Amino acid sequence: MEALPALSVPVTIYDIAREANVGIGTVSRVFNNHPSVSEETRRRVLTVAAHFNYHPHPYARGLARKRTNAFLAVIPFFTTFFFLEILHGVQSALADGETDLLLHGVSHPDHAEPSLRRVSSRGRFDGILYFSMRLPDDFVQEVKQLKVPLVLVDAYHPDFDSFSVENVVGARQATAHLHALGHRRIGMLAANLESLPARERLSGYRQGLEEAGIAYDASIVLSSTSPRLDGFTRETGYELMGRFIAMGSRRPSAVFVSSDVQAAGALMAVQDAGLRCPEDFAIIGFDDIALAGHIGLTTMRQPLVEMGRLAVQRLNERLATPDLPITQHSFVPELVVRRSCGSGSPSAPELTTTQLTYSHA
Amino acid sequence: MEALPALSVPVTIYDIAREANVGIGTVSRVFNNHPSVSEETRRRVLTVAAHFNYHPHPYARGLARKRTNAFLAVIPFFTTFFFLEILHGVQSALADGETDLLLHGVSHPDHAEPSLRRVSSRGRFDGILYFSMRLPDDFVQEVKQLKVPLVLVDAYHPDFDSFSVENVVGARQATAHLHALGHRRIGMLAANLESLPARERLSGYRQGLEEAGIAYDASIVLSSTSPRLDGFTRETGYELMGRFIAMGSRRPSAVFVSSDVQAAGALMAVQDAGLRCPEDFAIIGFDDIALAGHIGLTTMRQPLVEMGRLAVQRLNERLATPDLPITQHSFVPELVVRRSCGSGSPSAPELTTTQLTYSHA
DNA sequence: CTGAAAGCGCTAACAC
DNA sequence: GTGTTAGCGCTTTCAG
Repeated sequence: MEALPALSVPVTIYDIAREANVGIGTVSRVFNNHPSVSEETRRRVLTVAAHFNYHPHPYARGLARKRTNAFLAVIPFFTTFFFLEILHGVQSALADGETDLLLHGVSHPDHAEPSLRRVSSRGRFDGILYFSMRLPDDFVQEVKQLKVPLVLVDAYHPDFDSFSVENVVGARQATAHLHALGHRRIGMLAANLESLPARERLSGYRQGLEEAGIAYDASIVLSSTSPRLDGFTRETGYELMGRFIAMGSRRPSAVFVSSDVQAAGALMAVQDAGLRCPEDFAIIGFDDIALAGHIGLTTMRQPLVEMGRLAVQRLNERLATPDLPITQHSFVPELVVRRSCGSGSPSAPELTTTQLTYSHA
Repeated sequence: MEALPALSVPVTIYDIAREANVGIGTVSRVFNNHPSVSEETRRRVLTVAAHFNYHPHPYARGLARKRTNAFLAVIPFFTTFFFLEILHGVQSALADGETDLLLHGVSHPDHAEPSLRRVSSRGRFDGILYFSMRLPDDFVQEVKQLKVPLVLVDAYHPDFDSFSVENVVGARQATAHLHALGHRRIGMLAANLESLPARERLSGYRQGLEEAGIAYDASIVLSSTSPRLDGFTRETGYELMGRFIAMGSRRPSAVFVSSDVQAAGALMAVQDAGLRCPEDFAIIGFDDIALAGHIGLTTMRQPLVEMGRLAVQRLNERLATPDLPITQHSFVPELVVRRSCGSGSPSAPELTTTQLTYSHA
């Protein structure tokens, strides 16, 4: 074996082959765990490779194999906390170290075109994870034509695998929780009803009321008209909560807020009015993003990390077996009790969320 | 021009060349904006390409050009909020659509080895953005040997470009703000002093006191001993704040908390004790992560988005001119007044942070 | 089991 | 201006 390689010159499969006295084909086989290589040869090649710190060039490999070992994640950046958790799950599922993650943040849910461009450049990734956004029609066309596997998370389309959450059921449960706590005048603070999740959560709320034998009272159901992020913002929460507060004696004693971000705004409004939760208002949110833990918000948990993990897994399965039947998986949210509704739970910053959410076990 | 291509067969540069009656070299030139192509030919090629929905194959291109047009971001996933904002800046700087972002999340500050493996597979990216973590020595070696440009964000190493924040100055200013508000008994809630930023912020606090002519009082300086995330957690904030509260009349009237996350915990402790901010305690944080806006926390803003953006820019510059002198850029944090210190500012959810932070202008 | 050779799709000299 | 021809580094037949 000769001297150490000139460090600046990238070492290729040819260098290894030469030094190990084999053909490049053999080196390749070794690095692809091809069975038909004698144990001795394999060891020799591996030794030389280690000595030269050789690593197969991913692009050359990708070109020859017609496979990139990379996934593209298309994510709406505005949902910050939200997607962060999902991404966590994605990463942990990718932990084999074999697959890379390409991130493409979209600033507005309706502006997915740049991603479309990314998509059309076939050859950059083997599959796509698409989060929380409407699927533009041309995107669908492009993807289908390119035959790139696509898995949806927190979104739905009949032609693709998806993982989402039962908004209706979750909202119903949230309402039921409020009812179980003794509340009879339960209001709802909704997002912009143009958005499907917003409508679904409203619908679940109504079902919850019905099951509780409480009549629907439109005067304590406030919804946002803001087009910005479909009203899923702290500002709408603050503003609408202000209106509840202004109702005086006619105000609800408990409010189901359609998202944690809005609930954060609502909590601020309550505080600013010199009132308190849960004493003056019981408030329950939806999502269980990390923020909820920070502000002690009772909420409905979406298994975000799990969804991210499963999505990756599904992508891998579909890559292995392209004509698997399409699967639509939907999760039932789970109640997470903190202090904003005043159950008997301790109010210290419990670690439940964090542990469950970030566990990589 | 013939019929539409068989959709399942990927169209290559050869197809375009044939259909446009030119050589592949010309097609290549067109797609690389090479000047020496006649306007007419260029137009013809482009038309054919559009018709066939042709896009150069990134991997083939990368192999031939010895350039990937992708950056790797190595990020601590555990500091959740923090990196999210920086990533925003990174994305906006990458918005040209030419460069892709490869994300590698690290779950523990000391576990950067997997990234090391990523790094050693040269050919996957042209440069690295490394966030908020200590740089392992072997990582440094590997990077230097591979000659991959590396830019540090919220971190420091003499051999690489970096963007970070003046912790000392920021902490001094935070303390000064409390003093300006009339407070004389100003405490500090610190993270684990094993960590450098934690020490720097403590040091800035002391300077601030000194400048205000206030004697340092060790009894109102509490620091975390938790090894977890160096004590930068909500839990430590909650716990240490509890100790302040328990001090009764000897407690500080204002507290500088070394991070927003801890401040969130501190605020919860205050609320749980039936006390209020700013009436009973003025609290100022550090970082200005999105959470701070959600809970109305006055804090010192680190220009996170800007840092992400500049880091990318720097990487591009260094790619263009490899032997640029190394630059260490550090930012002075900026005071963001919300309501936790009770200045005269409105307490409604102002949009300042969001606007400044997420602006893509 | 292993070597040789033909691509994978594109870029970049090099001629004309 | 434009066609032609070597590679880029690796995988994968195809012989042997």
